[in-house]
Amino acid sequence: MVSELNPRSSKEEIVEEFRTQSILEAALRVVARKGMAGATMAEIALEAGIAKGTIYLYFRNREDLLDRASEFALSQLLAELEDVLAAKRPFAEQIRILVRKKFDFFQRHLEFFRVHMAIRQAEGAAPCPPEEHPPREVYLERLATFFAEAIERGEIRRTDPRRLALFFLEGTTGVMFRRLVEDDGSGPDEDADLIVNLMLNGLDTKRE
Amino acid sequence: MVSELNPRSSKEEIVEEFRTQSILEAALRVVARKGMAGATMAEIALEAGIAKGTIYLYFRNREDLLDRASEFALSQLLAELEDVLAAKRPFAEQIRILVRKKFDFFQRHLEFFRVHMAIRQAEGAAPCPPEEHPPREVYLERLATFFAEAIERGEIRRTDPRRLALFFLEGTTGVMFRRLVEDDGSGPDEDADLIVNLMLNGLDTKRE
Amino acid sequence: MVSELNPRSSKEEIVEEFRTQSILEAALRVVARKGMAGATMAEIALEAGIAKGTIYLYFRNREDLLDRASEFALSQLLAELEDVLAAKRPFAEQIRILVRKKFDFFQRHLEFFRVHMAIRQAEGAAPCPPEEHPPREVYLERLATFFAEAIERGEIRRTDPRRLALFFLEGTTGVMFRRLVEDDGSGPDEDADLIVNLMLNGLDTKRE
Amino acid sequence: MVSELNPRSSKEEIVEEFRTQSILEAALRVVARKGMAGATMAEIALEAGIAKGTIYLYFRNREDLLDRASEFALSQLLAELEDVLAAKRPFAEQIRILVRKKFDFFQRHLEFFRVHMAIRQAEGAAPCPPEEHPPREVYLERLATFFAEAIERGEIRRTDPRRLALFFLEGTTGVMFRRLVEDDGSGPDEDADLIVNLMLNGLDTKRE
DNA sequence: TATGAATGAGCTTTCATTCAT
DNA sequence: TATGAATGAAAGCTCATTCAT
Repeated sequence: MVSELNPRSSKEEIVEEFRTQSILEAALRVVARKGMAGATMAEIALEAGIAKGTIYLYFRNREDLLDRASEFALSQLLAELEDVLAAKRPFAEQIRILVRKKFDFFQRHLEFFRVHMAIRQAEGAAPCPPEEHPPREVYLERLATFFAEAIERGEIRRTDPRRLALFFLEGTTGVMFRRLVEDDGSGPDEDADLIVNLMLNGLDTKRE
Repeated sequence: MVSELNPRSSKEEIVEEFRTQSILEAALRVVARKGMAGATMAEIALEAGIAKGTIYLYFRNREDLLDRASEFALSQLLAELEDVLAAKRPFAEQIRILVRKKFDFFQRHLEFFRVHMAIRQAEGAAPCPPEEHPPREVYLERLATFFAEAIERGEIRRTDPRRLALFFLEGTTGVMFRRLVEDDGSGPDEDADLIVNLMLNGLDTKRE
Repeated sequence: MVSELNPRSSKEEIVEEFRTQSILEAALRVVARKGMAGATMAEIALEAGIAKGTIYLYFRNREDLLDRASEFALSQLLAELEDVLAAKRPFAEQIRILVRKKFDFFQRHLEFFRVHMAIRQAEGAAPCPPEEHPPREVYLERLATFFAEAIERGEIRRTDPRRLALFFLEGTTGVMFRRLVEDDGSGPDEDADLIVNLMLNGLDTKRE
Repeated sequence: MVSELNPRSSKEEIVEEFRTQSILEAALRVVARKGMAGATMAEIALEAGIAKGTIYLYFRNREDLLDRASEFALSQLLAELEDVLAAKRPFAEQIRILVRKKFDFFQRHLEFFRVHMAIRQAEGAAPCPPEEHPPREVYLERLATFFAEAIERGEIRRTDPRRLALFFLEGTTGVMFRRLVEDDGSGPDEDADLIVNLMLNGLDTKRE
């Protein structure tokens, strides 16, 4: 068997992968607590239950770690949403599931949500070219494609899909933020319904 | 006149007010350049043309200064939008002007925009009760009232005005962010139109 | 009086000059004790009786401090020797005084001597272009000029003055090193005499 | 055969000797590249093609390794010069060969030369008793004996042979340093001639 | 015997804050 | 009231050394 041919390196790879993952997850939890700027290497190490120096065996430096942590967080979200985005269902149905899944995901992974927000902030703060933080771009691009396809199928009105994706992304995140911080009686489904209704039908009473 | 009754303290108050303002403005410029975390007291003092120690005569500490700076930034925005929000015009017209004014405001005050985003991040990062950052709440509440009034007047569908305000606020900011970072050929009016159309009519083709 | 016209800045300059000097001297003492590589900012600060951070008000970073410290040490030595080097006396007399003065200087400033050696080591260790450490070059060049002039005056044999200067410099330092580390009964004058005799007459018995 | 009597321990000794040697040589190469202070255990291990931990099976710690590395470097040089030093030839001839061989040796082993210089620095920096670094002492003592014998044979003037050895050693090294760092057109033979001429005849024109 | 992942003390540097002037 | 030199806690990062395998 292949794994038998080189069992040691394979085992090491698994251990390395595991360590890398657990450091990334620790980093995400710390970023969620303290924000991107407030996440110190010492606290991440503490959170991961390892020594400070150990982090540097798996990541070049702080920037590398945080970059890969946000990349990881968004890729997890995207992976969870990909099924919905790829499905062949009516747009109205798809977007409803999409919003609910996103709500659900962030409710399960509050730290990912906070990192999500921290990333946008990091992009906005420094006047750096946007292509330096690709994971968010990837996520956005995927959303844009989703809208573009719906436009092509004639399910929704012809609009710039990228700006639409951005508006949808940010708006959704904003509403979710409130739900997570101050949970009133209403469930997240009401939030999802509001967004979906707005997206589909707008606010105009004449069109109801 | 009142000011004549206690001229000395009044004069001092004016001077104090002036200093406070100029430090706040300097802080905003620095936050815009370096981000919330990167704004050092030294640079803010330099930007304000005063000594580092002087800041502490007007603000308790760094946190106090930055809190009040973001408060100031949002109150400026709100003041600029208040005319539109208070006007008695059709909702469709009002919201169109609102979006355009906001775009215009942030284009004139890039630093305010960055601070705007930094505030949300700060809120999201720290698990602090939301009432500790009132200015954003005030802004949000004002938007909610705006939507609530439109609902009352029967101009738009009955919806939770606060969640609507949040979705609108975050979505608008997100689109604006892109426009500021990567200016493609299309003007900000296209952005405004997209948002207004979406808000009013939704995406559904059957309703066009 | 001039000093009256701008007394404050003048006073500040003096204070700054004093601080800079005392940090440089502290650095030299630490380098003497621990070597160039072993001199930590913490220990230099302790030696200077100030806080770590204070050093950075006067020096850009560790490299800057150590560079200027060695520059300072060598310039002090060169200043002390300049009188002798510039004097119009017979070469034999000049070089005798030169050697004795150098011995005397290093006996009074053991730390300078150690720094002297640390500099050469630093140059030798890294494969860096030699023009990056100018102070030692300046010192060497001055010695070379001294020899060149003696050659021009016909007082000594025609020889490459730079290599001669180097041989003299290193040889002298080497002998001095021993005298400082292990003081046998003989005085430094015997050392000086040995060197001077060697330089002038060589070892050949036939020429005695 | 002797080795047959206790073959296992003998074999082990040979292996141990081999490992020790190769680590020492690796250390020398690294010291040559990075200087004494910049030589890390990790890089030495890499250079030796072994694991970091393995070094500690053959050397107590970093200090031990570096001490024995410089000892090794100097013993190599001494071994190469021993033939010349022991030969029964006229002093003038011997010293000329000596200088040339030393130049040649260091040109072939730049790393040894750098270590050579690093050793002196290490001695000068720490206020440690000189008997703790014996190899340099041995080398120096051998040179002193060489000069003492020449004195005894009446070939050179009666002088303190140890100080003479020191002056010669350091002076030679200094000139060599320049040759290695900045190679001008002239060959190393000119350097050797300068030194030999100086040693034998001095600089005085009257004696030419 | 050999390994190299893990450690943590210790390094340089930054910066919010204080306080004598 | 205004200053800015001084402080020192805390950051990111390195590396000699250990030890389970």
